[in-house]
Amino acid sequence: MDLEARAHSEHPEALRLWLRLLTCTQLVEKQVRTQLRDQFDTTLPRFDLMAQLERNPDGLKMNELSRCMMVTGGNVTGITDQLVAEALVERVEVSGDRRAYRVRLTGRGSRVFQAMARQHETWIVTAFESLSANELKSFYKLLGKVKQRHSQPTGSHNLQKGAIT
Amino acid sequence: MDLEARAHSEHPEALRLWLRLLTCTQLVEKQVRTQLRDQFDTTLPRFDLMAQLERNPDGLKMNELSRCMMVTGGNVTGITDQLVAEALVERVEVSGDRRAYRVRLTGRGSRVFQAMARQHETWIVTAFESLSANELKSFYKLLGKVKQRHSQPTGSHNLQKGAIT
DNA sequence: CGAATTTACTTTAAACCTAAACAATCGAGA
DNA sequence: TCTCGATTGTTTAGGTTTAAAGTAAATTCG
Repeated sequence: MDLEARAHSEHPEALRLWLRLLTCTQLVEKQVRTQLRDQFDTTLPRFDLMAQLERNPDGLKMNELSRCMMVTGGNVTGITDQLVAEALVERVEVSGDRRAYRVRLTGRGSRVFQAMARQHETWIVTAFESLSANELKSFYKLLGKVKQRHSQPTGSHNLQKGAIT
Repeated sequence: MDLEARAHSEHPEALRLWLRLLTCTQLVEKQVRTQLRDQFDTTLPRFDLMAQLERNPDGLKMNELSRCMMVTGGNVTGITDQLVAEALVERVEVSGDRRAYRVRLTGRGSRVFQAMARQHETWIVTAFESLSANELKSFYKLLGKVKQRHSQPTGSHNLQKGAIT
């Protein structure tokens, strides 16, 4: 219940913010995982992969999926294997490159995803229902600033491994 | 790079907020994991456990750790075993209850943690440096509302497994 | 063409995490 | 005291994730 115990220093504002951010994310995420498991017998990574494909009807290559989902390639391989076995997605050959293929939703996968996405939305709306429309908006903007900082290596910082150079 | 692709519906504000929240958390978390590994050859769960103990010099029982860290008991057992093997924490008998014990930092553990925590703080401050002091504050408050909603099962929702009743 | 490099994806080993079953102890009540 | 249920922590089996090594195909360049 109190992940926020990790704070300890003399510059505590950012740290406290971070720990609370982590707590909130974990609370919501746990809820979503539980519901996905109980109601649809699936997992968040599987749901996430299908969500990416739903947005890209022509399919995505493995490395694109890996980048979108912010997980390693090996991980995507495993998740995709499962979804293929369940006939929710399919691998389509890319003409002209025998190494690569596209992954896309099957008809069944698309239908299954729609049903899950509908529920998913209500869980999320519920999780944030204590915020007003205005609060949602400024929250979103604040996160935008944080996110932007990470995509734009500013000054001497952000020597992250995955940085796009 | 775009986890936010999961949005899709007609009530998109909360959903978009959630996906951006998730993206930001993952970006910062990944950075912290990488730095902990590269600079201190350790992991976030290990750091997290030590942080809890640093806040509680008398130590914590396993179930208390489990609750603080929001992970299962079996998991805490494994992480504690590792830290004990590295002489960073120790198990202390609880007088009057032969089932339980307290886990606390060793002297070495405390010193090692201090060094890591100092660095950790700079990583976090850097991650949020694009926000002003006021923005930090309102961000923190907004998260407070979200967090509160989860600790207080409102109405018919929040039938989460771990709920405190 | 042919070697070296790069790109796309998979496999592997190790750490992490969970749920469920298990073992030991405690505590309350007959 | 003795039994039963609750509490405390561990073990086990299974799944997830990562980093690093491995495989195979494409590309670059002499």
